[in-house]
This record gives sequence, structure tokens and C-alpha cells, in this order.
Amino acid sequence: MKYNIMEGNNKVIIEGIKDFDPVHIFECGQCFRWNKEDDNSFTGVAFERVLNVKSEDDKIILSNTNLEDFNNIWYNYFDLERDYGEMKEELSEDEILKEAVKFGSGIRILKQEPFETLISFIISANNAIPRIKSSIERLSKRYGKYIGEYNGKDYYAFPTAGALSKVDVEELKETKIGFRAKYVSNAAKRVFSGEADLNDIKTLDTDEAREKLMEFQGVGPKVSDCILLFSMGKYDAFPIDVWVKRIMEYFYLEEDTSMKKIQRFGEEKFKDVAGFAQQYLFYYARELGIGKKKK
DNA sequence: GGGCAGGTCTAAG
DNA sequence: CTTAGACCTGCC
Repeated sequence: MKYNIMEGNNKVIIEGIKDFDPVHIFECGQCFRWNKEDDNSFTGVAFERVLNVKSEDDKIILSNTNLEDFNNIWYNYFDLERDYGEMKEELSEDEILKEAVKFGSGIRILKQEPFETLISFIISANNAIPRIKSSIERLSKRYGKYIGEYNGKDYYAFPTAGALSKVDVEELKETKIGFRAKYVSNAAKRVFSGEADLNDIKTLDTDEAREKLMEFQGVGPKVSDCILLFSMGKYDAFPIDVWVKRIMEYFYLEEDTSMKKIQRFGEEKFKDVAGFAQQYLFYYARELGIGKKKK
């Protein structure tokens, strides 16, 4: 990627970067800890740091950070190495994707922390985004490390596997995660004990990694693919949630196509960039409400 | 109040 | 292997 970097005043400014729109990035369903501020910037937590991201003209302003953290953390987190141009062009050969890519042109897939992604997406099952977000905030506030104040608000890191593994299931339910509490507890214990090793799973190929992830209680096909895509760099994963199901059926397939068939269709059609296709389709379907139909 | 939301589990053909 | 029901919770 070609762009200019400037540092100063607790900020890093990226000038001339392409394919980077905070709204698209933080509202395309991949993350839960980024919140819009009054000035349309986003503040969020990752890697035990609070960051604010603002788009201004052709600049991206990262506040509450420095060049060292940019180089060590945010460059990778925002996947700035990747040139989205080629992949977008490839996807745009399909007429539907062409529109979806145009609509979500500033989407980037974040490289998130595997444990946080595992727990967050276990919580996401049969749940709504605002409630997922508030549960994760409660979880972080109660069991995560305090990392400081930004603009008058306190921020907490996502809890570690060790911290979560020690919490009683009934107490976990106070974060309003309901029946998912036992899954969260079980996952934390398995990771903390070393019975399951996320770093190890990350090194496997997509199918093997998916199989391993689905050994976690509360992790099925959709959640596993989200973890693969959003925290393990498996861009051939194609998570199918209700929105993607609707839009795929609406444009490519018949109504009531089984998840298996849609998954296979998506993977075969989009191959090694299926995950990117999924993000553009999800954002397109959700924001426009297309493909929405009554049961 | 019943339905539903970014699925998964369980039990059963 | 495919399919129906139940499921915490909060907002319509």
C-alpha cells in the first residue's frame, strides 16, 4: 500500500490511503467494540489499547497512539499491507458483487485477537448486535484489565482466558449472555488449560481449523467461519448469517436453500476471496435491507 | 403479549 | 445427513 505517515501530538495520520472507511470497517459486522462518537469518529479497544479513528478528507487520523504502536499493532490490525484493488476487481467481475463492492468500498477485514473473537462470536449466536455489544462491554468492565481513560470514558481490555475461566457460570450470566454463558465458560477453560490452542489452530488449513473450532461448545459452522475470517486470516472462509443467506438466495439461488449448499456455492464461486465477498454482501444486504422477506 | 434477532444444541427420522 | 424445537434477553 502506498501512503504517507505523520506522527505527532499523540496521533498518527495516514494520508492518501485507499479502501479505508471507518464506517464501513466498524459497521460491517466483524467487530463489537468500536463505537461511533459525536464527530463521526470511532473509538475502540484492541490489544489493550484505546484508539480513536477519524476520517478527514483523504486522511485517516489515529488518535491516542504513536508511531511505535502503529508499526507494531495497528498496521497489522487494519491489514494495511493488503492492496484491496486487485481483489475488488476480481470480485467485481460478478455484477452483484460489483454493486456490493461499490457500496462497501472502504471495508477492510480486521485482524482481531483470536480469543476475543472466539468468545464474542459465541455470544453472537441468535443474538442482536446492540445486545452483543453491551454484553461484551459488561464482560470487559468486570473481568478485563483497566487500560485508561479517553475523552472522559473508562476503557477495559477484553478479558483473558485465565480471567474468564475462573468466573462461575451463574455469575457470567449477569453480563446478559443467557444460555451462552456455559459455552463461554467452557471455551475459556479449554483455552486457559491449553486443551485447545488457538495459535496452533491458526496455523492449520481452513478445513482443519474449522473442525477444531467446532469442538468448542456453542461454535457451529457460522461462528467458526467468523473466527477463521476475522482473527485467523482464513479469507476463503464464508460465514453465512441470515443476511448473507437472504442475499445469496435473492440473487443467486432459490428460496430455502440449505446452509450447506449456500456455503459450497459461495466457496466455489469466490474461492480464496470468499471472506471478502461475504463482507461486501453482508454490508450491502443489511444496509439496504435487500433480500429481506417474511417467513 | 408473541415474535424476532448476525445459530447451535439436542433429539429424532 | 437433514430437520424441528428450545433457548437468554430486550425491544417492537
